[in-house]
Amino acid sequence: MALTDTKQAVMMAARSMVQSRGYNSLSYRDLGKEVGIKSSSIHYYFPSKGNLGAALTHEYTDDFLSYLNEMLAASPNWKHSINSYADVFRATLVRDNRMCLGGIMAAEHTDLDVEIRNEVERFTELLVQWLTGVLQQGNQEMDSTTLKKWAFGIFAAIEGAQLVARGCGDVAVYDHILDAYRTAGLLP
Amino acid sequence: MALTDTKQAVMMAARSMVQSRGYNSLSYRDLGKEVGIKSSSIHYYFPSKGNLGAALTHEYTDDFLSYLNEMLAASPNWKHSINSYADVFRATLVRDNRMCLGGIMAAEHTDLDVEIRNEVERFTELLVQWLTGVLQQGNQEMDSTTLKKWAFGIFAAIEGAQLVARGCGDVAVYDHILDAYRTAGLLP
DNA sequence: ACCTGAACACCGTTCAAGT
DNA sequence: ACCTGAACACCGTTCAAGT
Repeated sequence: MALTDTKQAVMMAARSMVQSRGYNSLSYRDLGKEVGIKSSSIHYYFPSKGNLGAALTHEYTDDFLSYLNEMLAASPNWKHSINSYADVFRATLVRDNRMCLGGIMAAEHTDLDVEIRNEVERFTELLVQWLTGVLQQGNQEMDSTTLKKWAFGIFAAIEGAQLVARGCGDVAVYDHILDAYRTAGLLP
Repeated sequence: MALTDTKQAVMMAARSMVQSRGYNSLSYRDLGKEVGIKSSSIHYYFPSKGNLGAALTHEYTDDFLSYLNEMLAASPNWKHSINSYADVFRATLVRDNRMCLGGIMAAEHTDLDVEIRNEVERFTELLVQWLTGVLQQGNQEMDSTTLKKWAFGIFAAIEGAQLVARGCGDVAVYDHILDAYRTAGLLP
């Protein structure tokens, strides 16, 4: 067993809870029950809830990017990469109607500590940067400003599709919305 | 003074609070302080928080649609109507980084009572229906399935743009994303 | 180093009691 | 008809106390 076993268990449980019920609904007592320790013990690892939320978002961003980059290495072309990106958000939705951590945190923005807000911005920046890189592969004639805006557009549109489909509790809604994005030309 | 003065005051305060901090962060005690009564008194008007949330979303939907239809009557063409629609979401963002009630509720979906979930779906359906009607004005050659998907796409994309811009705490992000939507052809 | 129980001010909700 | 205070089980957080 690694030294940080309990800490990692707390983070894993917390991530899953936030993705399905949101950060505000995350309870140290529920978290303690899940992991098998008392709520006061969690404060040993994460002094405050804001601290936990920030660590959570940071790790989530890193894991997400690692996954995307692994996928990129095996991807035949940029169009395939963008579609795989969209599939990740679809899969999250299928798994218990969960949401992207960055998206659900953005919705709760006003209540968040500054440390979490910074991590949400980092998540956004790094994913948009990844998308920009992919778009550039197949559109080298485009200037960087247009590419970055396009990447931002795809990022926001996918977040929105997930949000709305989740609100309807229906993955088919996600698929219909993505059809529209493709027809319009926002997605390849 | 109307008979339902207090009730309306509760709803107005609650709507504004939810749009800025979310439904989960809405507190009956804070609400009571705002209106000038005790938290237990609010239960006289709204037996449960779910009840209040549902009433809130229902009224929000009706008000939103009334506004959109008034705007429609004064609008020169469908493209102008769609852009005005996008401006409403922009204005909400500018006013204290607020969010669309339907969007923020969708993010908190898992925690919501069924009565609220139904109202969130009603909001989505009616707004998409409104958008479909507007799109039809200028695209009569399109079949109704394509039109409805397009409307759904616009609805989700705007919600997403608002969500992401809110997460960044920057209206300029909203503008950039909408530029991308227009360049791609998702928005006219 | 890691965990606990008790205490604090919060939360939605209930209910008997007031006017 | 409308409002209140007290009580209930919840919440994050603190802290002295255990091992």
